[in-house]
Amino acid sequence: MQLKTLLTQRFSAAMTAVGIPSDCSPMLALSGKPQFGDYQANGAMGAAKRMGKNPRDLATEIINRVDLDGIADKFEIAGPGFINIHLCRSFLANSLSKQTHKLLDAADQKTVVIDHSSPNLAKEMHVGHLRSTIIGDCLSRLLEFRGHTVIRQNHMGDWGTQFGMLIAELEIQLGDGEPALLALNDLEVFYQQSKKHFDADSEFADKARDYVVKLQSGDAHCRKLWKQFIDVSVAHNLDIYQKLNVGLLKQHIKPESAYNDDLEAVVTDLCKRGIAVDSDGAKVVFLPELADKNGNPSPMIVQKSGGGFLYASTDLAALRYRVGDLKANRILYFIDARQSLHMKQVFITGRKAGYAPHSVSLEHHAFGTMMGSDGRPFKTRSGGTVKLADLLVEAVQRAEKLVREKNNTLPEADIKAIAQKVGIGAVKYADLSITRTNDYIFDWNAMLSFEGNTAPYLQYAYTRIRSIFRKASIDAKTISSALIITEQQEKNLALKLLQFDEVIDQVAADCYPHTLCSYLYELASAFMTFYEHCPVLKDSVEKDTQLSRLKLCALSADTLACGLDLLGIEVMEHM
RNA sequence: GGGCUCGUAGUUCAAUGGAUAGAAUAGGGACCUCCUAAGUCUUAGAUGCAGGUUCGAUUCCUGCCGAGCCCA
Repeated sequence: MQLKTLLTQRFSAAMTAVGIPSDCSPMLALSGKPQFGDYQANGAMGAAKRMGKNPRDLATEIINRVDLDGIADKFEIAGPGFINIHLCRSFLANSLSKQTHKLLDAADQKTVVIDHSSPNLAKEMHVGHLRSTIIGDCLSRLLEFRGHTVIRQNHMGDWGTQFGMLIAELEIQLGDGEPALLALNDLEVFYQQSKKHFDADSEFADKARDYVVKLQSGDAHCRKLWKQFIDVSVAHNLDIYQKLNVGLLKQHIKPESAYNDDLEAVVTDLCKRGIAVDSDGAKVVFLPELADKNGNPSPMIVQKSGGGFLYASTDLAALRYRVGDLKANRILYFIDARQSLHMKQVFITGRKAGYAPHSVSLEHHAFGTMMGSDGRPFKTRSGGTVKLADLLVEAVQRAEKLVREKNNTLPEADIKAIAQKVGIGAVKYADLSITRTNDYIFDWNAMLSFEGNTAPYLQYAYTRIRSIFRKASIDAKTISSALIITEQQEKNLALKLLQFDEVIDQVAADCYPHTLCSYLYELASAFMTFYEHCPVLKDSVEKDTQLSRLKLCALSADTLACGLDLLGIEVMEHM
């Protein structure tokens, strides 16, 4: 059982026993400073306020009742009524040696649909797609790790007016006898050519508009061109996912076009229920829930006056599918913060229409923008969008240079493999380690530094632990000896190791991966401090102490690797 | 015009309403005949402004200043 859960139970029991109402929480929290113990219970102050009692007196009653035999060896009241808890070393040793990362009980396992990445297929993936892709990947891994059924949904943009222009351009280039793969070798260039053509040539523009209509009405020729384009673009995206070590596969793609046949039905349904109304020929949902201060409801257009559908209609169709067909209990959307209003509108409308009952949790987990060092959105030197493929190549190149500088004795193949993991890991960790909702500054030097809260530091910490076992010629998996915790640094490390599950559950609930990053950094730091102060392999160390410390090393390495894996970051044996 | 988000050390980031606001970097010191110095220890440095709620506010509320975004 998690330490925090255990302590909460014990304190709740004590609080009930002294007559405190059951809805008063013991408010268990990690202590901020060593002198305040390991955990603190802050519930006495709130409870005392409600009962009109002196908080310190109430805290005294609580600690007189609380049963922490064998768990805490000291607890004391401090300040206005904090209860500081100092956990017992033998208890920590015992708990840690028995620790297993169990799945949730079957009753708590949910079907979770995770909408992430969802790039537009008209262009290449660029840095703006990175956050959704990797944060969503992290939550997918993490929720699966806890035993939930995760269904990833890559809601790719493969439909819309720009595809008329693109297939008209493709038609011309294929007419010259060029194979589709070659014509679409660089999707960005292709898009620009097409756009230029569209703006300069009115005949081409008319054809492009005509092709949009034909495509939507199922014209075989247009469909074929479109399919060729989509296939190339999808292959490009899948390649990026593989390079990024992200678990998105072809089977997770459920693009916008997949909902084409539902759109008419959704709008008709909304109109029939009186949720959508006619407004100047368009079908619009007016939402008083999102009214401004003058009482004007917020409008969401679900069908244009010309009959065309929009993102709103597609998103509602997708919502209906996810609840109705995929049987989701919880739907997570990892989408840019700029879509916040849109997502609120979709959720409210979806609830009203009964597409998502209140038992299904709809969660928009927004995130900020990636900024350059100038505080402006991250762009190339010439001001263009940065292609994700280029960014990843540069990350690996930079990492390779660093690895070579630090350790030039490694075989060439190892350097390449390490650079791949370090470079990609650095880019991902830099993103995952800051609060999701904030914008963040992209800085090559900071993310590739081997000092501080970075992926390379954590990867280094892992390899350093692994080297201990190589040096000792011991298989880390075979150590089954008892843990003996005497030194303060051993206690700190053991406590950190025991808190892994608490952190995982926290992230599973609020979808803030930076909490896990902070934890892993603290764990690595706790290990480094332990290793500095507590010799492991030296001759002076007693045999049972040595085995206990090796066990702590093994647990530290396993926990780091597991946590990094949940972030989608790989580790290596040497670096 | 209406709405949403954000202002924390020089810089980049933390802080379920809790104690003396934590880290990391950059700066000042110290430690390699010692299990990887890619490390450890130590020192100095911050809540935009003004109110309010609270035993207690970086956190919640109001106004102002500043930045970004969304909607028409």
